[in-house]
Order: sequence, then structure tokens, then C-alpha cells
Amino acid sequence: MDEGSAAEQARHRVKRVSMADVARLAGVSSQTVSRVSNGHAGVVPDTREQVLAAMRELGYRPNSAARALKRGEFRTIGVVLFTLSTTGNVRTLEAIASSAAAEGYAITLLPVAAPTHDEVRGAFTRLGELAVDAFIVIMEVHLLDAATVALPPGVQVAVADSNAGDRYSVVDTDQAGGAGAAVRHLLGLGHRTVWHLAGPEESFAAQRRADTWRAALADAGRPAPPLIRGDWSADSGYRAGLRLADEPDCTAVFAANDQMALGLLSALHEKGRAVPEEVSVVGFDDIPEAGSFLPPLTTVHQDFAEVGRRLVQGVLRQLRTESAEPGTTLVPTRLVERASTAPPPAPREHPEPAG
Amino acid sequence: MDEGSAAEQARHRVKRVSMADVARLAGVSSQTVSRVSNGHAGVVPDTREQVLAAMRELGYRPNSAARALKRGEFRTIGVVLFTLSTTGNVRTLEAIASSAAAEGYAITLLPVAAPTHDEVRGAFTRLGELAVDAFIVIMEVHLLDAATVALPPGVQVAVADSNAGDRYSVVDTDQAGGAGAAVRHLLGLGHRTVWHLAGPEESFAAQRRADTWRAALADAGRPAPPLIRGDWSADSGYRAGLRLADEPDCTAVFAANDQMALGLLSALHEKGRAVPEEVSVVGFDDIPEAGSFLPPLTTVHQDFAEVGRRLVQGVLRQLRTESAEPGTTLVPTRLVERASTAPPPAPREHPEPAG
DNA sequence: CCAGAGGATGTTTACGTAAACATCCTCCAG
DNA sequence: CTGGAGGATGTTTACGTAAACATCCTCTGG
Repeated sequence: MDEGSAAEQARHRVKRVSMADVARLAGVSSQTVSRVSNGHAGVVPDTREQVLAAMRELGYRPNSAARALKRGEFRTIGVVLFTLSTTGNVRTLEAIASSAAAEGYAITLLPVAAPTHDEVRGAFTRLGELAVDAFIVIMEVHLLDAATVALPPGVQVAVADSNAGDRYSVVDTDQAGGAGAAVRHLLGLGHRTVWHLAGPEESFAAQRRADTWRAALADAGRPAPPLIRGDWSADSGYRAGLRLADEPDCTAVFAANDQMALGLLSALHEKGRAVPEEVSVVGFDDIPEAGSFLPPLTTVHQDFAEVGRRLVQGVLRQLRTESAEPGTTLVPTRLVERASTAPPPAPREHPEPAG
Repeated sequence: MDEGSAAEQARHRVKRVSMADVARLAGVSSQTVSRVSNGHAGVVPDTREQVLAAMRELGYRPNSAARALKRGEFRTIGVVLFTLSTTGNVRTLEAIASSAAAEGYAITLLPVAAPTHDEVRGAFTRLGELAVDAFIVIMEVHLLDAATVALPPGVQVAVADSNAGDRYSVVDTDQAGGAGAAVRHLLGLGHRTVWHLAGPEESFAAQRRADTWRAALADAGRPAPPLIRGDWSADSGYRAGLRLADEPDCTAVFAANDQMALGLLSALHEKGRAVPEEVSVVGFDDIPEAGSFLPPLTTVHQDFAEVGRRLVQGVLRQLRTESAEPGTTLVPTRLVERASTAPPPAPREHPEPAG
């Protein structure tokens, strides 16, 4: 075998074998090697086999830099995101990666350290120099607005979770649909009103969910309790829960994501407020663990896979037509009813754990 | 401003501006542009400013394909992984991405659809053609063994969570240390023995944790209950929990990850088995939500960030010295004690919920 | 005032691939 | 038997960059 030569290569960081080397060994021109390498027709089976044999023997692998230079494309999509610590980003990224792979595209990750304008600017500049044909941006809209100037021209972009549909191709979960369903579900159970545990102010998704919550209450003619602000983390949900447990007339809470709902459940339990008997809780996202919460969480299911798929499709279509397609695509959500919601306790009674 | 030209470029998928264009506008040679672009010395400030102005005016961005072709390196690390659905992979990836970014390297993602030999083989082949200087592989070891043949020679590799330290540079969490601490913690509380809810058979990490669990029990001269097999998901933990709840002498469970522990808690609660009063539970990973479980989960903290950092450092060092560095680096763990563990209930009594 | 050093800038070339074009051969129709 | 069509293969060239080498200019020391 050629184990020896492989080891040798590893040692010397060898000049990689090129088409010319293969051509020499196979006794053909390098163009013929290129044809075989790209599966073009017009190569006689005999010759083809000879070339393939030479490739195998030398361990030929095409040089993607040269290929990209010649072809003018990298077959790579860059993904800009702030963090992999939110379920949504991760799940979306996963879907993007597999959709892209199915289309023969690779994914280059560009994490942005901090959500500051400078960081985003810098990231876009770097992305511009990156070996990438197009980007997908997953981030908070306010920053995207400010950073727009830096987006390299002539590069196709698709954006997740944003309201920049006037300038970019945006794919978003139907935030309004989901949040509305959550609020209406709770009102439908008989709750007088619904409290909201919101995500961080800078988040576009959080803002949309909060806006919709307020609107849904207004539609139903219900008063809106003060909004509680979290930061997506279970911990912030816990802190909010401690506070909400002391509100005697709080019987229903819509948390802007499942992690915060988890913290909320934990705090309510600690404070002796039974869920769902005394307080109903609805989350958002439907993370895989939501069904294992105590109690199993009623939540709004987001189809992240679909979001990722559409982002890739969108950006590739733009690449092919060489034109931007501003506009927003909404991916539907659905309410998953589990055991964390129920009708409110009998009104006007002082809350007191049932013996 | 040049908004018009930018829009024009977007429309025509324009021949991108090259160094030659900048050189022409600035009235210098393209080599001078190259020098400015790479920050080389030996360019008079006057000239430099002129070049920079021309770059700005034309919106010049270096062509990374040409650059990579010339330099012989891509400044990119490929990351092969099976799934982004386990916390560990995601957190490790996140750390890899930021460490790499700090070193001026980008990350290209290569998800492997299914953990089959063919898939892995195919992935490695594709990776060989990818614009990548080195890889980091995050996957189950058994498959890595079988797929080894396909790993392109002369490319540096680092591997996470594997026992392939004889061939590759491996960085792993100290599985044995963590699992041992978990078991000893439970025994130390007075439990007669500890049950184990293991991860899937194919997982190297799962295997190590199970082996250590068994060894720690043997060391203490305790009998090992039958091993329960899960698949990392909360759901599998729930199913295991239903089963364990019926084992009257099960007072302590070590779950191989936090998600399964969550499911376990849920099932035990449903079956009326109090945690930690009747059954103690320890997890593994210390996911951010672990502190919000009911009860807050005692678990083994893994430092994924450190694992990612070391993987990047290792692979870059190999790249620089042009030599492989087989061997295994262990990243320490620590037991985080929360509220899911306690001494066992008084022995020999029939388990019966305390009124 | 001139030789020469050294800094600033320009010119040539190669990196590996693949399109475009050129050549050659075979085989068939007339 | 021959002209030519069309398939198989070879040759040239360009993609954008940056190293290596070449040139030119300025400034200093003798």
C-alpha cells in the first residue's frame, strides 16, 4: 500500500499533488484530468479509468482554492451569528448546515463576539474577505439596521428573525401567530389576563412576542399587567418567578421562551404555587426537553428546521438569479398543549395550597 | 457617495474589483496594492493613503480564493460532527469558533447526516476537497476507527471525545474523574449502591462513564445494579425513570447526562418518588438549566469551552510544526452539588410517600 | 561631487484549475 | 476511395494574488 508515502507527506507538508502530476502519471494532458475530475463527458472509458487509477495512486485531491478562483464561486455560505447558546440559533444553524450540504454548499461560521456595532461591522468586513458566496445572518435587528452600511455590496444575504424585509430576504417564525395563540389559549381557559415574561429588549423576536401579547390582550379588552423582562435564561425566569409568585392575581404567564418558563416553574414550585392549578404557564420554542418539565410545558412549537431550509433556499435562489429578493417569509407555529395550563382557580379566594 | 455603483454591482454580479483595478485608479502597481493590503512595510505613507482611498472608492475586497491559492493555506479549520443536538457538541463548537476566530481562522462546518461508515467516509472525502487547512472531529470513536482509512493524508487533525489518542491529538473531558466523583458522592451520602442511566452504546463518552461507574462500585465493594440504557434524550430518561421508580431498592441514580436526568426527575415525580428524599439523582454536563430543575440538579460540570480551546490550539500547533501530535489531553471536571442528592431514606422500610 | 547603500516601487512569474480553442483521428456517406 | 463530420484529446490562457527579483531614486559619507 501507499501508507509510507502518506506518512511522508504528513511529515514534509508536501507540495500537494496537482492535476499535472496525475496527468503525467496517466500519460494524458491535465485538461483530461480536469474533465475526469469534473465528470465531463467526452472521455473514453479507457482513458478515464487510467486517470482515476493515477488519482488513486497519488492520492489526488482537487485544490479548492484554484477551483474557486477559476470558477468564481466557493460553494460556501457564511453564517453570522451572535451566540450558539440559544436553542433557536442552534437548531436553525443545524438545519442550514444540512440544507446547504444537500445543495453541495459548505457552511462557514462567523461568530460575533459581542453584540456591539463595532463587532458587527468588523464581522461583516471579515466576511467580505471570506471565501463565501453569500451569507445568512442570524441576529437582532436593531444591530443589523445600524450595521447595514458595512454589508459588502454584490453579496446575497438572507436574514433570520428580523424586520429588515424591506431590504433583505427575511425568514422568520410567525412570532405574532404563536404569541397570539398562546395568549388566546390562556384567555380561553378563563384567565382574566395574562402576564408576560419577555426576552431581552434588544431582541427582535422578544419584541414581537411582547407586542403581540399586548395586542392580544387589548383585542380581548383585558388589562395588561406590567411586563417582566428576562434575558432568555432559566435563571432570569427563576428570578421573575419569585416575583410573580407574590402577585396574588397572577394566574397565567406567557414566557417568551422555554428556558425562562423552566426557571419560572422552578420558582413557582419553590414558592408553593401549584402549576397549573394556581398558575398556568405557556412557553415558546418547544425545545425537546419541554415535555419533561414538571409539569410538562404547554408551549408554542417553532419549526426551526423549516426556517433554516428556507434561508438556504432563499439565499441560493438569489445567488442563481443574481438579484436580491427583499421580503419576509413567515414559518407557521403551533401551540402544543401539555400539562402546564388549566382554568384559573376559583376567583376572589386567597391563594392557599390545597391540602 | 457610491451607492449607485454598489447597486449596479449587485445587479450584474459584477466582475469583482481586483488589485489591478485599485492599482490603476491609484496610479501604482498592483504589487504596491498587495503590500498595502497585507500591511507590509516599505510603502510611503503618501502612497499608502492613495491606495487606501482607491480601495474605498472601488469597494475592493481581496479575493480569498486567489489569496489561498498563492499562500497555500486557507486559514480555515473544518469541523466534522454528527449533530448539534447535544449540548456538549454545541458548546464545544462555540468555543472552537471563538478560539479559531481569535487566531484569525474561520470554521467550516461539515455535518455528517447519519453516523454510518459510508456517511463518515463520504464526509472525509468531501472535507479533503474543502478549503480547509486542518480538521477537528467531534464524534463517536467506533466510527472514527473504521473511517480512519479515508482521512486525507497530510492534513492535521484533532479529535474530541475519543480514545484514538494513539493516532490523533485527542482532547477529552475527564470522563473517569467526573463519573467517579459522581458515584463516590452518592456512596459517600450513604447509599448502598448506585444505578446508572447510560448514554447510547455507540458513544465513547457514554461507554467511559459507564465503565467508570462500574469500576467505582467495584472499588467500594458494592454490587452493580443492571445498567439502564438511554439515548441522551430527556424522553429516554423519562422512560428509564418509570422503570426505576418501580425498583424499591433504587435510592441513587447517576445519569450520564443532564437531559436524561431531567426526564428521570419527571418520571420519578410522576410516580410519587420524592427527589432527593427517596431517590438521589446526579447528572453529567451541568447545562445552564440544571440549576432550574426540580429539584436543582447535582451534576458533573464539564468545561466545554476549555475543550474547544485546546482542540484549536492543538490543531494549529500541529499545523505550524507540520507534525502530528498523538496523545490525549484531559480537561478536568468538577462535581456541582445542588439539591437532587441526599442521604438515602431509612433502610428496609417499604417505600411509601410521607404524608 | 560622486559612489554606493538602501528604501520605494515596478515587473515577472507561479500557484492549480478549467474554459476556449486547436488538433487529430476515426468512421461513414457519397 | 475520399471529404468531412464529430468525437477524443491536447494547448493556451486567464482567474487574482504575492513572492522574488529588478529598477530607480534619494540621501549620505568620503
